[in-house]
Amino acid sequence: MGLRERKKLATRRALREAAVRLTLERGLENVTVEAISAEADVSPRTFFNYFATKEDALLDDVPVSLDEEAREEFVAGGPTGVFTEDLGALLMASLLVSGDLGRQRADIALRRQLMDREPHLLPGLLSRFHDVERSVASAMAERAGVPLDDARSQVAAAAAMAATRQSMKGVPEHEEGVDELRARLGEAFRTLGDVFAPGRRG
Amino acid sequence: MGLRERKKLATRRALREAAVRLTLERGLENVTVEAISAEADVSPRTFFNYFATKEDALLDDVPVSLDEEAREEFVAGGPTGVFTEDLGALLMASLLVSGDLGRQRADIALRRQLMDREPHLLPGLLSRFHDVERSVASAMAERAGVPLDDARSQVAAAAAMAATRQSMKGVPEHEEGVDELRARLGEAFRTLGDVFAPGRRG
DNA sequence: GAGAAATATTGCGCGCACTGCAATCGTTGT
DNA sequence: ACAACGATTGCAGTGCGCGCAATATTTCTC
Repeated sequence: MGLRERKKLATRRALREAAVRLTLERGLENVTVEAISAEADVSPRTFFNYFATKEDALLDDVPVSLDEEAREEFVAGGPTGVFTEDLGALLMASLLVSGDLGRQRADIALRRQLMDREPHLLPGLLSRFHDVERSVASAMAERAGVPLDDARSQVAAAAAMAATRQSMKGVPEHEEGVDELRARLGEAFRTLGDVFAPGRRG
Repeated sequence: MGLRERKKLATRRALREAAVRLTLERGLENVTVEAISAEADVSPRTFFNYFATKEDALLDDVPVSLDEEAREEFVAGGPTGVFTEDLGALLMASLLVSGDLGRQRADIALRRQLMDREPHLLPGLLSRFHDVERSVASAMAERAGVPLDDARSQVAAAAAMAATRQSMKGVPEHEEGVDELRARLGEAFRTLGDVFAPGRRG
């Protein structure tokens, strides 16, 4: 990777982090693009070369698609062959980007603080989850060999994302490992089975 | 209802409809608040007495909470006592506001056109669904007699809303009655059971 | 019905988000 | 070194969104 691209990444990161920090300090309405840019040592005009809106900068590190490798394995029917197991693995691999769990927890906690302080960021966050949801739906359809816009896949994907969101909610509070997070996800899946398949227990 | 309140409702409606119509005609970026206000015969400043943003006006008729009556019946364990049945009834009663199905279908179709033409409205729409989702979760928790922030209820509510969204997608295309819509919702619920309760088939 | 109280509408001014354009600066390949 | 490319910046402009004070309209009281 050349100097140019590294610099761009650094600038983008600096802008994002400045935006997040200032917003948590003062609240978004008291943070101007000018202030963010100054913090990142670029001109205000440059900010808009990177982000279309202030909000975009704040949510820039939220994943919007699946991990390509994990997706391929899922579509191929792996890694275990058990649908809910593999689905969980796909989601975990895609949404827990950094290998470092400590940093991961910090990121999630930070995002949570942001949402608490600035609730109108929630639509943007949900929209990004929705993007992932569509990717999940298409991956499911591919794996099952049905059309990409299959209704069953879309419903299942939406439910899976809901379960994922819910599982991630408790993360910042508890000191838990990746395996425990996966357990929580599995439990959420089981809840869905319990609720929507009544009388089919055991 | 006094004259004052009726007038306010009329103004709000006029602003919303003007905003929707103009947006579908020219695209949102080519529609100014000034133009919308002119269409509704109020001053631009008045627009902002009703809506915080242009986008808010466009999504003003999207429900954000449950029908109060239906909610009470659901919490009390009715109307049938079968969970998924009652959940479907609650959602149908809350999201299909107008008794007139023809108008309902027109509204949904209009909203769909809006989303096609202006994708950046999607976050706002999802956010409103999310509000409903939280109401559904609390209603479920109440009915089950568990704490309001119960994780299982929240997962189930999110999945239920996903199923509802999916069921509504086909509405504008097909000429179908309310009963057929309910059937589609029931099918979506069954899909969830199938997917997340493997090996538990009846 | 007339006047007072409450509330809605409006005009004005302002800060700032966001954009197109053209100039400039820094990076990259020959 | 020089050319080619791409990123940064300044400038000017549009329009959103809001606080405030003035005005118009409805509602309440007698």
